[in-house]
Amino acid sequence: MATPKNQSVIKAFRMLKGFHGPDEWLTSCELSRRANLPEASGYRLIQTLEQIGAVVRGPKGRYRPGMLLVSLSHNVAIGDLLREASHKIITDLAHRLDLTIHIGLLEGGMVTYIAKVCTPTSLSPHTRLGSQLEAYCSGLGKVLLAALPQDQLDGFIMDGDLVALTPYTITDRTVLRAELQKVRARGYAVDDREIRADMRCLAVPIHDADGRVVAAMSATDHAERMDEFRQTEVRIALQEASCALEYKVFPPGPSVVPPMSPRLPAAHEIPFVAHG
Amino acid sequence: MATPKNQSVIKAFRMLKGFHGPDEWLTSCELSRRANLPEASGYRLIQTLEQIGAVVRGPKGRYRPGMLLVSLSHNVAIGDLLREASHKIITDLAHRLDLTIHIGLLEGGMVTYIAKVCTPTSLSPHTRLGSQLEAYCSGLGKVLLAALPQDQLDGFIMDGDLVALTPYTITDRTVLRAELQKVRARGYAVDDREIRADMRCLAVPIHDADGRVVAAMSATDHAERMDEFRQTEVRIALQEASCALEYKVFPPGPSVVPPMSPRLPAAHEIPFVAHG
DNA sequence: GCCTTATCTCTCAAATAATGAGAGATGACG
DNA sequence: CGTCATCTCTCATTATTTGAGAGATAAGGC
Repeated sequence: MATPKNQSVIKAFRMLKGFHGPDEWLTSCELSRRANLPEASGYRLIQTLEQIGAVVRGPKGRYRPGMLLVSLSHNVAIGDLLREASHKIITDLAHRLDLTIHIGLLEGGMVTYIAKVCTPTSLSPHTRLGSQLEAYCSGLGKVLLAALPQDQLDGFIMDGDLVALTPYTITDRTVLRAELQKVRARGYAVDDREIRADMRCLAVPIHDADGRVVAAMSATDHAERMDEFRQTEVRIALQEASCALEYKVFPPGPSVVPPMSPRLPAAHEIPFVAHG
Repeated sequence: MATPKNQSVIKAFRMLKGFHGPDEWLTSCELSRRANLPEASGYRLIQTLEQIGAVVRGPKGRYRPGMLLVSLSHNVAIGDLLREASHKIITDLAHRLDLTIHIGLLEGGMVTYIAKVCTPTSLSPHTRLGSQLEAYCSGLGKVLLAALPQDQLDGFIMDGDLVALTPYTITDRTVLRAELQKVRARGYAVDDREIRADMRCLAVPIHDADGRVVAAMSATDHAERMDEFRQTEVRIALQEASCALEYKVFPPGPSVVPPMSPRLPAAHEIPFVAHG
């Protein structure tokens, strides 16, 4: 708050945040409304954004986000940012529950570990940061796969073999699909001795401000310690931690009016049904 | 030019464009210099951008692009934008050379076709927009694979089988790696009857403003018509078209000073070796 | 460990540049 | 063909940005 912030820039990004999907074509007016800006101001801003390629004007004069945003996003070190932002959160979590926490994201159909914390007494699998693992058999992987659109999912899980690492590993694609559907439905994944026979994991997604899954966080423990009661405890703690991380990494900007049609549950939003 | 543009917004994006890679940590001063802005102005802008999460401040007070940019980029319909922007360019090209032009990008390790133009007399493979194809055996696929970082490449080409569609299909991973190396070196790819025995393709990359490959464009013709002379002709035409498309989709913003260290060849830049 | 240099941060007055209302023109849609 | 929404421009007001400067702080060289 010390240094005065450039209001125009903030407003411009409020406009950009007005978009809520690649298929949404918005008029200048609609964007202005969502950004809580006067029509004329929004109009000037969108013109500016168009000139630099941040938005593109299509037929009927409607706007969509432009390729400039893609270019800029390529310079973002997602893994590093998440690791740094999550450090305190997952360290606390690991020690509080006395188990191992991982954060990972999907790269090329495989899970890349970007953060890991284990306690002296916790089960520490031989994972290294930056190493990649097949996605189908870990909690992290299931959460990440479950968030993929159908076509990309096909590309990934139809390709590689589903090798049985333990008797519990899912080796059938149909079963895997059903499992992913379950993950989608309940919002978290379980790895029940599918990688190692003495290990159980729980994993939850990490969403961006629009509710898209950008990464996942998991808790790993000895299988015998992970009884049903503890699973609930761990799952809730994971979800809280994930929420805290989301809040930290995707600061909820000053009021952007949500789109008209009801949408995905946005991150940090307390589920709340308005009566009326 | 009609409507006055918001200068602050343009300057803010000039600052963001100052970043040239995920591993680059920049000081406020350096960014200001690259954006040709006074130190104090850049300072205020970067503070603003930090507040909304567009940049993140790391140790030593240095800045990196933040997750907000990733969120925003998820709302970009890359395929649609490229298809619309390329329509005229590739239609002209297809008719001038009398062959079939495709544009595709990589999704989940496979090539997705996002644009296609064929002439009445050209060879028209049974490709449909939106359909996906294994990447290893097409010109498009080779260009796209060649641009991947090593680790992601491993994930993709180690997985699926390299099925021989014709006697010329590359079925050996070592050979494929060498082929991709060749593609990287010369900047274009050839599919010499590897999908169909009567078909040859040439493909070139489509870069963003930082020189990253975001998509690829290919020309397909009857194998017997694609003699060496014609390949050169087609290749040059493809490269020109790709360049035109890059220029259209990634408008070269008002002067952003390039980083100190020599870097990737930026899009639209004529290859030119400075004598020193 | 000290000196040099670069970067960070704030203040201030000047004036540029953004603001928001209004209203005519244009286009969409039934 | 009429209605409504959106687009686009103008203008006077005023809030905001501007850029230089300078002290405080941190980085880097030796």
